[in-house]
Amino acid sequence: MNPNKKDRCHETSIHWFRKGMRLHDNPAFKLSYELKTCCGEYYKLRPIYILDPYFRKYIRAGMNRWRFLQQSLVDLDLTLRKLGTRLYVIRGLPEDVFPDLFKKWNVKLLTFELDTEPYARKRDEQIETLARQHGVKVDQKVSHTMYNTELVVRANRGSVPMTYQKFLSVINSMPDPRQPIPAPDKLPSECLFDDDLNNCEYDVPTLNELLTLKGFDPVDLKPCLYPGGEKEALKRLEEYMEKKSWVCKFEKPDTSPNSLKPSTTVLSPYMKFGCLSASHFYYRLKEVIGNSPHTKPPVSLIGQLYWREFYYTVGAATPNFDKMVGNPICCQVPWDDNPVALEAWTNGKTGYPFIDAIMRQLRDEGWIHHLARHSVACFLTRGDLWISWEKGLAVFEELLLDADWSMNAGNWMWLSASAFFHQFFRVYSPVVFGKKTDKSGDYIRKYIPELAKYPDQYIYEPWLAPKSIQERAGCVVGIHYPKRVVIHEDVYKININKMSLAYKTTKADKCGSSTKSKNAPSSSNEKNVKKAKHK
DNA sequence: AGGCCGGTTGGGAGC
DNA sequence: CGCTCCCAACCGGCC
Repeated sequence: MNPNKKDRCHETSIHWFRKGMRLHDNPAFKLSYELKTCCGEYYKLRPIYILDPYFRKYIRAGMNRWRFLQQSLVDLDLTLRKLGTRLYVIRGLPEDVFPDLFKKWNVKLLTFELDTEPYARKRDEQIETLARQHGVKVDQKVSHTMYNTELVVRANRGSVPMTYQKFLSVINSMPDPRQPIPAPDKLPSECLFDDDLNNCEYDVPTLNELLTLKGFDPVDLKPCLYPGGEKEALKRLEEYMEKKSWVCKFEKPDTSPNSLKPSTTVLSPYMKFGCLSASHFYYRLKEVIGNSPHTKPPVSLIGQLYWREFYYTVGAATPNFDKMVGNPICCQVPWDDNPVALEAWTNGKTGYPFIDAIMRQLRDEGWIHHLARHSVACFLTRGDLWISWEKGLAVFEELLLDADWSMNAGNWMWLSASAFFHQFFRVYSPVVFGKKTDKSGDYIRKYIPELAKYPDQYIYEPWLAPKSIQERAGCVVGIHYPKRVVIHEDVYKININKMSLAYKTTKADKCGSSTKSKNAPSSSNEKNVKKAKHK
């Protein structure tokens, strides 16, 4: 046999899973098994996931999210094995492992889903360069979002839509979202081969292995309410798609932040990891709604998908989107440094039962309702504690299963009235707001067992209960349950004034810096800000 | 240029 | 309970 022919047979394609942990609607994966070599043959396929084997503090993920990832990997591996291949989990950093893989496997094609987050872009550029050096063709596809965020900006004549309504009008002028691609029921047999199918070097780590690796003690795990993986994602989706009238009537602001069972779909973790495709979700909703009367964006379910697209679009086009300084759309606010209050907020010990219950649910379960996020975010920032939204973002980044870079930063700016939302005089009361949907405080009782016996009329404000009632309930403020870190009635009006001032100085600085920069040479940071002036 | 409109989800008073 | 209006205060988009 011709040795050249033999070499060609072993030309390999790698599909690199990062997000997009699914086989349905995965156009980049499809390329990896459909494209052919220059000799017209199929590549041998190696689907990989790269796992950093070291404990790195800068990857801010709590154990719930590591578990979700591990479950998603197991599911992906299982699905791939049914198709005759497997998931090759590679231990290392992408920039370290790729050169070895390229050589070892005679790789000629690398496919992955396009990622718009800055750290991922930097990583992917680096890998593209490496690939070029090794003669590997790279193919990226947009599939994490329904729209290509760059095309949205282009459709708006190069400027970033800064309001949701504007965003809607822009996408209305664009073609419909891409139709989802069904998952393959089989792969071309020429793509498949036996190499390493049983090599445990590439196995998905067990949960214990992974958690220990990341510096956690597996015994601290709480019960799993939202198991990861594509299969779970599709199952969960279909559960909700069966409820046609619920889908048609869905209005986000009318759902409850403090019901004992989630009042919304909890599909966000699956969207974050790409276990569920946004396009697939979108077209399923269209199908279910059909010609029936239904709610509309921004409050409808489809409206929620558009919010995601909106934040991805702005996030991809705005420098320093996840920071205040150097972020051209962000109000510059002199937030306090208050480690004690931050610690109390982070651990659900502010003394405000509604706030604390939410923060405890977040830590235990990895998911809280959108309006619950509003409540605690407003409380941390402009409402009460006057602590930077970046601190809150970091806590959410660690604890949320669905921690999603664009939406996390976008919503934190929204809630702190730093961008997108500006009616800063609308403040959530940490006492009153929750009562609207849970008068008797059952939600608080569930997440703060110390308060379980508290009478209804005091459950939202235990520090006001007379000592006798506190004692009867077996919970004395300051002993079993902390005193409040701040007095809402005292601070929120003061904070509104401070916010007003921050707006004025931000505006003044913006005008000032554009005239100043004529005289003084601007720093590189300022240059970036100016370049992305968003118009 | 400047004014008007509307903004996914506030709270409270008054009817 | 549901509705309207007010609250000093905002902004982006549009005309």
